Amino acid sequence: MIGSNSIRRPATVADVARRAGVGKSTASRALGGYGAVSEEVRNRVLSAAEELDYRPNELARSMNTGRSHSIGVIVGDVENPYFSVALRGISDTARAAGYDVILANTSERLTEERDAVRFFLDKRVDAVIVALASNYDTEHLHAVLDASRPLVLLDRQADELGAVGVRVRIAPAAAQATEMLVNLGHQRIAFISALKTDGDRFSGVETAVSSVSDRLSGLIGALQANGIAIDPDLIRYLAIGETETGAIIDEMLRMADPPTAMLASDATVALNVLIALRARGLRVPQDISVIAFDDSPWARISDPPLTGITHPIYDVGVATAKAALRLIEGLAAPSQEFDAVLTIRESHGEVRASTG
Amino acid sequence: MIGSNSIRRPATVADVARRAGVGKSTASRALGGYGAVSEEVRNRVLSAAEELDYRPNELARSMNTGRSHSIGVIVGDVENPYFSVALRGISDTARAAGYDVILANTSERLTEERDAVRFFLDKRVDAVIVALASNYDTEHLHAVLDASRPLVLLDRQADELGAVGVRVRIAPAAAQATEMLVNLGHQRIAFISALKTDGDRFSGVETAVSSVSDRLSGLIGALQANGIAIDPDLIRYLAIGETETGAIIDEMLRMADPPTAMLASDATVALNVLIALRARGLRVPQDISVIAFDDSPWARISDPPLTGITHPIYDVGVATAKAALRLIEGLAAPSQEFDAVLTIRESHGEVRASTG
DNA sequence: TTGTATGCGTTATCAG
DNA sequence: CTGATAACGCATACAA
Repeated sequence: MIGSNSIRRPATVADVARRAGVGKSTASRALGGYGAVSEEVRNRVLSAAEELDYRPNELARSMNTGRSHSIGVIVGDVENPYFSVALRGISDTARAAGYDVILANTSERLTEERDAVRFFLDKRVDAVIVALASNYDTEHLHAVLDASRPLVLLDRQADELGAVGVRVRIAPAAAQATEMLVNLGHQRIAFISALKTDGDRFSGVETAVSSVSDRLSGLIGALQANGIAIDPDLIRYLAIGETETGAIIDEMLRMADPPTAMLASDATVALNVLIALRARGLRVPQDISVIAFDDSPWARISDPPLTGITHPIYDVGVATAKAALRLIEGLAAPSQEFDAVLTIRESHGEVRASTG
Repeated sequence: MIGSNSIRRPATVADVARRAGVGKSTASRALGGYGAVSEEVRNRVLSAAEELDYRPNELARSMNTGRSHSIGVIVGDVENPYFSVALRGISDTARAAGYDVILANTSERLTEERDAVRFFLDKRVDAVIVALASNYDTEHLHAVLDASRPLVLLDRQADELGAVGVRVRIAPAAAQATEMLVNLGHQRIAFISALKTDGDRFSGVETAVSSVSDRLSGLIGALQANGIAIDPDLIRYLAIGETETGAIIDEMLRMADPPTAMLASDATVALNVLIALRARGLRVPQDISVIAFDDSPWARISDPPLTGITHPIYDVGVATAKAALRLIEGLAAPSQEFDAVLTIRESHGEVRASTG
């Protein structure tokens, strides 16, 4: 009942053609819906296909069309809600257009990114969407362009590549958050990121990831505008996990002039910061303010509800996929920017004891 | 500098063979590392390949090996952390073995699941991993088995399919959570799930999703063991989003004998429950207890910290992928069960006002 | 050990 | 409008 022909190997065009009593190419045309086929023959072929439960072999089809109807997506980590939401946007859009999504996680490592690119190219994906692990090292991505396949940059940009990109402009919201803190009396504002950088200390706004640089430029711009000196020791990377984040925070708290506010680069970092602060007996926002440069569903029910910057990340995913699809079609696709907004909640407040 | 041969079309085996001055098949063998090739010829071929920057066309390769080195993964929604973590486990394992992961989101809809299966089969994936949208309607998955490709069930099982599955045994932990509540005086315990079921009212332990059934059986078993009657009105599905969940909770709170504790089927539901309760001015756990049948990173810093059941979901993903890989190799792969544990935090407490 | 010839399932070309 | 026939790029049985 269930599978009408369980044993037989899948039917091919040849099988359908034979059963319909026509030539292979005629059958192929009727099935593909291109070329020209008489009404009568078409119906014969179509019903033969139906009877044989014919399904085209996409591999064979891809072989001589050159299009695999799949898009390769490279991100740091699907576990990160930021990426998983973007991925959902990409996936929905791609599938609606008849495209598959092949996924690669790099753990933000260049070697993995390189492997993924090769893998995808070998499989002849029609386009590659990538959230760059580093905008310094993008040579391997030229292979995509060289293979004349569309390359679309997700969230993180690299001008050098000359590729289409979809990003979120966070700097304004980051500046706004910073100013809000400054207006509340904060002078010592820390920035904590999970960025895997060689120099784990601040060395300018430029980092290996443009979205982090963007956050920094907003922060630093606002500080400078308010005449506040930037303390490199308050800008920290490599807050990968709970212990690393805890260590960074310990170090900061031991400073002669510790921060009164902490900006977490993304939601995961924010979570680790909140956990670390709580473990050390510090209350937010009474003892220290925390703002996340990324929002998440749980921010509304965390203790305290977390003030943060909300990104339209699903839409970014959709736009990225749409750009890729347009490029695949040979159409133009402009780079795009989305705006992020600051969502005020309760994790920030006035400075408790003025230190300077 | 960057791309040595930007314009040329990618080199093929024929190109390599010609340059190495050998036959096509010899080159093919040398490159593939099978067959038998003399040391000298091998080196010649390899360096020719290097010079031409040769990369095998995986599509062509797949065509006559029958193996595409890709695994199709079908889940309800990658946005759901439960799935995204499992997916990470699958992806890591697959890639380490040289396999790609193709992703499909179904939004828990059968039509999308059916489409995804067809899509995957047409692309000749080597195996399919699926988190069933429904264990009642699995006919479309027989196509995978009929194509003699491995099918591995992720989390949600369906005996009818006779497929290998990897699941989490939640019933014991669910029973434990329930008993804990009962010992704290709770008699009216509600269960809220996002399950998209036709009958939105309880109709027995069996539901369309085995993992939900498993939760229910733990809950109901513990209630019965303690001589507590089951009120079908306290078992609710379709808590899809914030508004739906709010409506369900409103309905429950209007009951003559409202629940004193709520069990949320997963983390997302728990989040919506907490938001709804807070919006209605109810304090957790003073006014009402909440336990999640799923844990998440934010549960530690939510207000209050959320008591929940912790699943080894990454490991489930890894095990699922390993099973798929073994089956692809023609090896046996047993179904597996992982244990979930109850993690006590602060969202549950004694019944405030005894009602019965 | 090496090369030749054929097949995988499609689409595309080009006579009829 | 139709049907042989040749690609696509690789693997492989078979012959040398």
